[in-house]
Amino acid sequence: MRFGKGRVTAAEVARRAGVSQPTVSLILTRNPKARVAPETRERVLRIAEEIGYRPNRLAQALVARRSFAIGVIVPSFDNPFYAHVLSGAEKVAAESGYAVLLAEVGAADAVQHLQALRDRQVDGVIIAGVAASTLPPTELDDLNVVLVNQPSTRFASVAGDSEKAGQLAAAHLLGLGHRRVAFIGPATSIPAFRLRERGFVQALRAVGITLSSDLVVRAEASISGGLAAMRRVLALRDRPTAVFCANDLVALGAHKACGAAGVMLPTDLSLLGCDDIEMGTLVTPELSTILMPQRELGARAVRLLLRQLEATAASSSGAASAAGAVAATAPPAQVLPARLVVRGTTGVAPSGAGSAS
Amino acid sequence: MRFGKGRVTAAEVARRAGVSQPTVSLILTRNPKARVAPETRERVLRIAEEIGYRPNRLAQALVARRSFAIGVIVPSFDNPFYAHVLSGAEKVAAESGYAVLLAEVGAADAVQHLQALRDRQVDGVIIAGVAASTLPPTELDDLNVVLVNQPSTRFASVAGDSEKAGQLAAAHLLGLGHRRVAFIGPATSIPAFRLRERGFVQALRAVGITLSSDLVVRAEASISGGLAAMRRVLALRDRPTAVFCANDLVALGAHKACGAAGVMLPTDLSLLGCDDIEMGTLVTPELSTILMPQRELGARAVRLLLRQLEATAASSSGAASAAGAVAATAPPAQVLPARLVVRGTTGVAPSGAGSAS
DNA sequence: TTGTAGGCGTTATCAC
DNA sequence: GTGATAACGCCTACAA
Repeated sequence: MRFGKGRVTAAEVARRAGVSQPTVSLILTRNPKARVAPETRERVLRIAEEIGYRPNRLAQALVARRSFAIGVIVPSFDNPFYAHVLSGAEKVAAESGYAVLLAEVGAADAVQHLQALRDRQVDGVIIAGVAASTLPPTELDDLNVVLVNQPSTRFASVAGDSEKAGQLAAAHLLGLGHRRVAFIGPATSIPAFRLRERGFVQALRAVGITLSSDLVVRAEASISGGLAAMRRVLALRDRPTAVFCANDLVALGAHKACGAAGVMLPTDLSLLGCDDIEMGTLVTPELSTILMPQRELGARAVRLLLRQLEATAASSSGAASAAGAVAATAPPAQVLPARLVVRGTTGVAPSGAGSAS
Repeated sequence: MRFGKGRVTAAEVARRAGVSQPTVSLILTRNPKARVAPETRERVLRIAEEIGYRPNRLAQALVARRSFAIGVIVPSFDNPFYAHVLSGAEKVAAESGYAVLLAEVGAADAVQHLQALRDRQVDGVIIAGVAASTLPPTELDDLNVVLVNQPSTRFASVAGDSEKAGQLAAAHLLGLGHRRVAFIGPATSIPAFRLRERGFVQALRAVGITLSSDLVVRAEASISGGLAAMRRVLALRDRPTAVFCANDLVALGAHKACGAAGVMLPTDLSLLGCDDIEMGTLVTPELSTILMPQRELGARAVRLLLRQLEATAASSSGAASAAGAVAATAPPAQVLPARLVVRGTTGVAPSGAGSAS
């Protein structure tokens, strides 16, 4: 009785109720223009209830030509950031009756996962943490796509304000009197990281501080990456007094490196992360950071996608010019505010240090 | 062109190749007993390739009466443990051509999510972190189910050896000379926690140590739960010298409470977690713990489920006695070994302390 | 070797 | 009001 062999179908309900199968369908879908005799409707509903009839969503999808399922593509759960985005996304999707097909992809197999999703007729896809620009354009262009944390002229997107995050970081550190500062982050095509770096660098430049190349340290966007990078920073002949990291994972790695090297936070060095993941509150001192509303990013991404879906569904049932109508208007891009969260790793600059680079 | 309006179908391929649609199907499915003219096959394959034909998995599912999709039910990603289980599961599923439908459920909406999954005709379900016993049995009994970390007589399961974990914890702490020890964990129906506690308590009892009720502290299975619980432990008139926590999250909360209270780890107190999540290596000193192979749990759960699926698929195509044949044999239960990981939070007992309770 | 017929479980559009 | 009929895209017989 496993593979649906014993499932009750609409036909079964019809047989028992002594009506035709389409009539059952008519009643069950609550179609407004379904004018059926009250007593028939009553009987059918009762019987359906009794034998536990549940419509087969796959069959529905086939005829409706939409599956009411969306794909969510994330890079890895090692970063809790994406777990939270996913969580927010799943919640909203479930509430709206959509299923979430999960794809956790490395750089290599993104295309295959995407194809698998398309083969399953997902109505749309949410892409987080994987640069859309690295995907073959043809894989995407017949799909409804919403990007998370990567603004795009081509697709709709929902992003935390990464550039503002960088600016906030700079402002915070400057306000504490730091003048010799560093940045640790990946050399990547992921826009969020680039924007954080840019916002940071430009805000510094605005007050006359230019980051020399040894103060922009490249690291993988992970704990170990941050750890290694911070070791290099600490080895510098002329250490910075503050470090801003591209994300909390990197910052936590850096935090650990400081601990191991006996560098006191924040007295010897100020350290600032970005994202605000829970792990940041576990270390001592707790990590100062820039908050990105992770769950909210996922939730909004889904809402945006669903709105797109409704739009294309409506227009495609109307005229044939569905794609045109949608593509004509610029894709919506939501930017959610970033917020500084001061905890224990940032403090005033050591007096006398780094007044000029 | 969004909702599959413009998708190429097998019929389209057939038309262009000048053959019938079933012939295309025959060739594309690589059916062994499909004896088609090499040149026809060649032509069809070429054309399919050219116009980018991809079979509609939904339509396939409808006729095959199986969707090649599985559901994964997890409680929350706030605990990285489940994120990793999910990750392992997704990987194996994807490799086998199965889709993963994600359901993140609270205690309340588990049933609805389960129904949603069934409506979508998932071939099976993996349940982690949600007590199967709390689910209405009827929701489960026409489904292929594999439980993670909760042994069951009714369903197949894959679990870390939680009882052994408790024993290892006890042995480790005893070996360090601790005699007055405490346990922090939730009062829950989740078997893994119960087993950890039981293994721990019984191993202690085996050497004549009985945990008084104030040394078994109840806490929510979260960081904040652990934090609150440890505060209570520290307030005890007669403090234990070592504490074992039901999982790492709790232990990390406890770790934090110690830091706040100025209790030095491991000199003043030994602290031991369970699971081995990455966060444990970020705190100072790093958390000693019992490793549970999280990703492996997810991976094996899927493998087990897939094996079940193949079995029921095979038998149901053979005789009609599918369910019987499967149910007759006890459901397979895999137990993966736990392993002690000694890091920085466990050390020898303070001399003179707690030689007797 | 290939085409034709039928069906998977729904929904939508008609005649009746 | 209700019941055929025709899709949706695919696959498995069986017939040609």
